[in-house]
Amino acid sequence: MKRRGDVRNKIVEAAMQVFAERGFFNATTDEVARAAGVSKGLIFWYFRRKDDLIKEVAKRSLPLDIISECLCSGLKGRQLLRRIAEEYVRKYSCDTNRSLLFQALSIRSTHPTIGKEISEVCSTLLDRVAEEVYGSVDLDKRVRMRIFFGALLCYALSGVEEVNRDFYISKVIEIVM
Amino acid sequence: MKRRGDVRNKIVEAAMQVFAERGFFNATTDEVARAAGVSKGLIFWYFRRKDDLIKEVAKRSLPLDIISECLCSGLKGRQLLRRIAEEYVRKYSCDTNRSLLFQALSIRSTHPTIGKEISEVCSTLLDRVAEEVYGSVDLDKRVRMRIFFGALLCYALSGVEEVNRDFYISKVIEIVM
Amino acid sequence: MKRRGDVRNKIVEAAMQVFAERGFFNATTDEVARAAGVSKGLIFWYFRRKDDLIKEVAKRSLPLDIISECLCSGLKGRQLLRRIAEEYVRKYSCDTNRSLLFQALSIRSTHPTIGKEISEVCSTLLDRVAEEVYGSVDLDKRVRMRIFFGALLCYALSGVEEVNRDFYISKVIEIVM
Amino acid sequence: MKRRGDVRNKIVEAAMQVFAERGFFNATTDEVARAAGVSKGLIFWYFRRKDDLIKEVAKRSLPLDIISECLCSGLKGRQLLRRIAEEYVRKYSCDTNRSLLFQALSIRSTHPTIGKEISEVCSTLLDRVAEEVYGSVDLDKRVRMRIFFGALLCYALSGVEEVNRDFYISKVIEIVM
DNA sequence: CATGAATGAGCCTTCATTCAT
DNA sequence: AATGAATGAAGGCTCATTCAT
Repeated sequence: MKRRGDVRNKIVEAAMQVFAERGFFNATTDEVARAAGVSKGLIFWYFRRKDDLIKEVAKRSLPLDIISECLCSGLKGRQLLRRIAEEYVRKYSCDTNRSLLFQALSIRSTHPTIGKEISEVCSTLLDRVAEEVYGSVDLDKRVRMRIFFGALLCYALSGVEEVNRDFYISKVIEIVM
Repeated sequence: MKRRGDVRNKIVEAAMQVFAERGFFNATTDEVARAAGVSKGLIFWYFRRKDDLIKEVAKRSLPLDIISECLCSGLKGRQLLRRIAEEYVRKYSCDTNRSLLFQALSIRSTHPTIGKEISEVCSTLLDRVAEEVYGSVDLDKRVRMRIFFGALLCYALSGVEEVNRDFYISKVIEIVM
Repeated sequence: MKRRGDVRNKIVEAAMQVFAERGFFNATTDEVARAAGVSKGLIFWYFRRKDDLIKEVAKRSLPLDIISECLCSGLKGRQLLRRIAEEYVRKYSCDTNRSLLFQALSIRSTHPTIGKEISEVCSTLLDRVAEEVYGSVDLDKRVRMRIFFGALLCYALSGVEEVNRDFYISKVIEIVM
Repeated sequence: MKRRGDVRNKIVEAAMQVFAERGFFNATTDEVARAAGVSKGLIFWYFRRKDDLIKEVAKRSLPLDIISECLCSGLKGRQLLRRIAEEYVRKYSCDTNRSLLFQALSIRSTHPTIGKEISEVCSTLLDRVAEEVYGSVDLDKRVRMRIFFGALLCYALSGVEEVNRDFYISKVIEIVM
């Protein structure tokens, strides 16, 4: 007995795969439909326009989910940073998610509608992380937060070699604390 | 008296503007032609396919040029980092270049041909910077380099408010030295 | 209740009309679409490229169909030749088919893929006709077959005036028997 | 010292080669220019439009030249036919001319302007040949002439194997005399 | 829900033709 | 005569989107 949302989810996951390999705009709904094993028409039943599908994929591609989860864990300071870094590195250890992350970041400027939402959620989350990590938010803390996430982003950029992982994470945390 | 290459350059610059606003793939050659003040056909005289134009724009959008220049300046250590950071922030202080930077990063995975070249130049340059800054290259230095460029990247990501600039740069340099 | 293939067929028939008047390569898909009363996109749903449509039209334009049919009739010798000649002349009594016949013959050399298939079917059929007409195949018979079909071809070349038809056919048959 | 007309001729010959391989309409003036070793602009100096070049090539591709020459030879009857047949077979023993012949025949219907001229010259010549061969022209003679040229055309259609050549020619002449 | 034929707007690309040099 | 940069009009083809079944 299929649950409602199963098909929708199958489409999104297929889209992530296809979009990662072909790009949000080069990929066609045909390709997504084929990858998901459904008809092209069905995609438009769940997502009124292709942009809606892109938006959904873009959201899942950002680290917002893991940051939210980590914030709910009740961890503070150094422990919170470590948890976030580990989850972050895990999420972007696969090519698919790495590709999608940078695509999601790059449509911010060309697709304001999609970009606006993303930017807002991001800055809100960052401040909440700073609050939990340092106990307060000021200019210096914000800079440190940027350095922290910048380091993670750069890590995602070049691919992740397992050997360095723990060393890298520790170093980054040490530096921004 | 028009020099050879002038027209080609005019096209690339127009393309950068248009691509930044509309995205590599949403932007049309019509728009580029109009912005460059040339006929659409002429674009294909200089660039056999749109992808070739994208490739050219993508290369110019990365910080490779400024890193190369800074490496030629003869500066070492902290001074070199500061120079790179300042030039980097200057280059990406305009929306156009910020938009293009992330688009360039994101096509690496979907356009392997373009991506391969970029990746290689990048890793070579990073090691050369590390060499000039620290006098040697090892795991620890590489990690510091990544943190440095990650921080700059993150800075480019969110836009650059003038007030923070010097503070941010100093902080980052202090941290990775 | 539309049968499957009806639309495809409508497109091919419209294409034959348009191609005959304007030429395979001068004719546009727009013109074919308009003549068929369908959208341009639909043509590419049934024929992935214009060349595929041309290939289909080229095949129908040759006398292969009528030769096959006549071979199935069970007729032999002089009767078979007469039947073929009559059907041939009937098929190419309209300008459309005459134009298409020579276009089909002329793309053999410029479109090898299309040409190869055609050539093979042709030589096979000719030998089968010789077999049925003369009871055996040798050099002399093959030459006679060529003369027979050459005469028909030349007839198609200059247009067919009704008055001469029977006389011409009789003469040709008499000569090659 | 180049004679006037040398360049023009070089262009036409290059065009024949290119058109034979790629088709009158698929071939571009660029390709012709490259094959002729001249600039594209120069082609339009000698031929105001591409169609003019096509027309010139089409004319040279027909057997009009050899028929005219043979008519001037003073030969009569069987000897004239043999001479025409031999020259015909010689001319169309190369793929280039065979390809061009059928292309020239096929544009008659789609390019009336070009086709009209060709048709007229053809029918005039045929009657003159009949006159020289049979001494008079009537329905029967015209039919025989058609059979004769139809046989040659069919010969050009399938390529020419040297072995059969003389046999074929003799047979055809015997039949139509 | 699900399918896939059908649509049509629009894009990349080609190419004949012109023209300044 | 000769060149090749420049133009602009199409044309082939794609693809998001709709809709009848």
